Amino acid sequence: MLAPKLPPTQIRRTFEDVCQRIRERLDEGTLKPGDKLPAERELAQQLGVSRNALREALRSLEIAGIVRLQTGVKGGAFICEGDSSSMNRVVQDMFSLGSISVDELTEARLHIQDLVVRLACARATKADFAALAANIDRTEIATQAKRFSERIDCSREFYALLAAATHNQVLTMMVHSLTDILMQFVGARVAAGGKPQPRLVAKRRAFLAALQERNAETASGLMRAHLESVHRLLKTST
Amino acid sequence: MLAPKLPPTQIRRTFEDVCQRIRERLDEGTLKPGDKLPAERELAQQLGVSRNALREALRSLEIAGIVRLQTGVKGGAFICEGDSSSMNRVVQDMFSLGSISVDELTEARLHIQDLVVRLACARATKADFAALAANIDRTEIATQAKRFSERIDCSREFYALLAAATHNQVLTMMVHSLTDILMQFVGARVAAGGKPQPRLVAKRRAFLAALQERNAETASGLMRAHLESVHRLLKTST
DNA sequence: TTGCAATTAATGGTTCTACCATTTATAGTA
DNA sequence: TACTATAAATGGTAGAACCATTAATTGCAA
Repeated sequence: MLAPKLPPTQIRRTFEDVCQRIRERLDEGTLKPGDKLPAERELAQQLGVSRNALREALRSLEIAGIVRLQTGVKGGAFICEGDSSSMNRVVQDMFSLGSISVDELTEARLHIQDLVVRLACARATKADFAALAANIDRTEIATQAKRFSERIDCSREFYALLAAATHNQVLTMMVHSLTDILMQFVGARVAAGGKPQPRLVAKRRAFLAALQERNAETASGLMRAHLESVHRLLKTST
Repeated sequence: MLAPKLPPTQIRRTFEDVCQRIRERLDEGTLKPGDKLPAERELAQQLGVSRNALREALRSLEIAGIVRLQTGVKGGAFICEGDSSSMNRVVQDMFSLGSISVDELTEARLHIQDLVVRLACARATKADFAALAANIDRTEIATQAKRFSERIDCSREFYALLAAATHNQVLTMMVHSLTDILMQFVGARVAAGGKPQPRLVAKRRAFLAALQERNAETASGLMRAHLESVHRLLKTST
């Protein structure tokens, strides 16, 4: 073998290379949420790759929550605002793969939610309180109308609003992921005819009162008791 | 227009459909980590889609951490064990997109790490203690040899081992993500000639001692003090 | 002029075919 | 026996053609 074998060829796949180049432009700041990438055909030519390879790269970035692809003229690949959906999917996938259990999820949720309550207690603004109160009102209406699916959406929103009151996006996303996946089980249970959590609205109001008094211990205790009761119900329904 | 316009066509893209079908097989349990999917050409025919569409689906699943693609004969798409790398990437991407800040990351890390310390304090086994002790020994050697890059790897592993001592995969992954991204900053700082954290090994040994005595308050206090000092260093180096 | 319908053009979505690169197994040879 | 060369299976890449969707443009009629 005289010819010394082509230089180690391409070490990483071309679509990975494309992804990295685009991520670099993000870190540099030359690409920001809302920006639009060139059209596929043009970008592929610019980068010197086939449209197939470019599409695989865009697909990766789309799944990662970096870009959003839109069809039609004036369509294209737009840089997204980051949201929690990617993390939700990751947690869901971990569960599907059997890497994490319901018990681990509930335990993590209990602890992190406790953190959130204490932080929210210290930091919530009047706007946060108002949003929570409005949410509880909607929950009451849904409960009286026996619209249980809507009530579950209200619950999901309640935890999201509470997390937002910490004014920490990281914690907000994490608690959101945990809440979402466990809410799926609650939803399945209710759909199967299970009894919904009783006295939910009253418990929420008591909790909000403690929060507004900045009484972290009381609020934490109420939340903990509620979550434990929910989790117990989930266990017995299996 | 006599002919009533083709049925609303395909509502979701074919690659999404393929992804969903494979995820369903995961949830059903007919696919488990370690299993191998049929070859691309064959699977594409089975599912009635083109190889390109199938590849985009596989690409999505690969990015999501569901499958791993391997070249060569006996290669193919294998179902992965779930690991924390997907969540790490999500957190990193959120940061790149500007959705979360260093301050939010450090705050979340402080609080969640505190949780981890307290849980580890209650649950760590002898094996956990031994692994941590061995890690500290390696850290000492690396420090004396001035191999700072290796020392950073040791730190990363230290937090991973500590998290593993909680025996909760969810918390482990979360703290892992936060640690990893912040460690990048530490690494960059050291590479730029910044002074490494002094007395690190001594602090680790004191912490481990508190942990072994199941003294949660002391361990928590030591960890908190250390993390705050690290984060202060990061701030001043910017 | 105004307003609505048809046309057009840009763009992502999909398919097909051909070929390249990598890896393992197998056959052949010293 | 041991090593080498070949073959075969599989993922990776490329290019072209066409479909589907959408927004802008045009054109016609009220």
